[in-house]
Amino acid sequence: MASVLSRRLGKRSLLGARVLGPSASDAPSGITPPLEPLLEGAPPRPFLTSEDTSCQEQPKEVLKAPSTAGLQQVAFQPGQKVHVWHRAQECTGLVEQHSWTEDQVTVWLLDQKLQISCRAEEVWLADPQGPAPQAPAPALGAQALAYRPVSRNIDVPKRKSDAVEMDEMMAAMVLTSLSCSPVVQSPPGAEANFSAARAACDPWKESGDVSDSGSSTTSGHWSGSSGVSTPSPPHPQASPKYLGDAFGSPQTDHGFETDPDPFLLDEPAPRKRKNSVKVMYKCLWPNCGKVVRSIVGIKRHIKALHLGPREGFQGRGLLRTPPGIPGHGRKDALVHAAAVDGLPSGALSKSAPGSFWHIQADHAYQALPSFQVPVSPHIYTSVSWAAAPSTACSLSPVRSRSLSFSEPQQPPPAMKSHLIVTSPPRAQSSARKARGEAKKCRKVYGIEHRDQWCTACRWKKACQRFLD
DNA sequence: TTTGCCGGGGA
DNA sequence: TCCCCGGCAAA
Repeated sequence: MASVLSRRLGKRSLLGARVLGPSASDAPSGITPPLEPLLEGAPPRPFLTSEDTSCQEQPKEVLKAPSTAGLQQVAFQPGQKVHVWHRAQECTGLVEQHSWTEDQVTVWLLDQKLQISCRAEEVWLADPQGPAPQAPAPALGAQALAYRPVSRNIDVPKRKSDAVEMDEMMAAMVLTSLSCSPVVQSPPGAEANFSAARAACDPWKESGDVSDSGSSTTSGHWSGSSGVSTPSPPHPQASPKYLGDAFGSPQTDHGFETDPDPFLLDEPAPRKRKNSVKVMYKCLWPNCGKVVRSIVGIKRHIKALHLGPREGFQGRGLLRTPPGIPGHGRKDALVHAAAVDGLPSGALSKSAPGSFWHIQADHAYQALPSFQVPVSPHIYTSVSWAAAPSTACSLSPVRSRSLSFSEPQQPPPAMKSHLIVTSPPRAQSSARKARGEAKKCRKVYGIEHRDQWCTACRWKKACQRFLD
């Protein structure tokens, strides 16, 4: 079935595979016309040579039927054996009544001992000689139609709205079965369609935040960041490269050329499809790489394998471990793990918004800053490695590295935390320090409150309160 | 133009 | 050592 479908899809575009009832305008040019020669030209076919009068009559009736707006109808006789599409499967039954005016056929289902009433279009006469037809309209190809002359005249005609709706649902089911992830089904940028997928990926928003988007100093990342600072969704097929293709260029299809979808393996991809990628979650913990199919699974994996309950908590403490010492690599992974845990990133820095953590004396222009987490009207957190209490004896007067968390009060998820690991300590050169992005005393307090500035700022030195 | 801050110098 | 400021560079 799948191969038939895919083959059909291969020959037609998705639009061509449209299984909805054709509209009035395309009914004459759609599937119906090729059928008429079949009926009239009468090449020797079992159903046409059949003695079953119903099978012979019905096509004629169809042809004779007044085709107002292209609608063709069949009169079913009580007691006729018919096939009916019921609850997504074909059933055999006997016609009990055909209400021509309401276009309703009451059918007694032999299989299910059930009487149903359905539309005449959904009923076709049983062919005593041919094989039982497969699913009607949605997935039938010309082959199927070829041996079911009556039904094809029933299936194809223009439907009324409710029938169209039903077929749309059927079509959606078929298409859905051929596709995989809702994430990639939706065109990039169609945010509204992303809600379900995003809901499932919400924890990744946070984990994506803490992924290092630009630094080359970290490893063990969870999400394959593509270099932009937006959070990365879990990457399909667990390949960062693949991710880059799939998400890095959302306007094009080429990321799916190597679609490993088993549905398409046995045929040349007739059309590049965007909706055949499974979402997998890969643990990027160093030397792990475990691929899990669900986010719950990956969480469990992280907790179980990489995060002991104790280690996890200590790992967060590692945030204040200066880089370069053993464990720095773990730090990032633990950051990710913490994010996966769903803990607010604020917990990582002991700086709940509103708290003021100011360990450093303001007069520290000459001295190294210790550990400084000022929270001003703008919630702001800054941690200096060189000044971490555990490594208080930094000999370098240069702020070698700094890690800063910039936390607006109610940040959007993508902005919830911001991790910057700056470049390694530059040589003690006279190169001007790159201007930081952090707010400085001047900006925070304003020039009119210069007395509230840190000393360094007042002296036009590098600000020691709002470190970069 | 504003801002951050280095380098230099005066008290 | 404290303090101030000229001036450069980045935003």
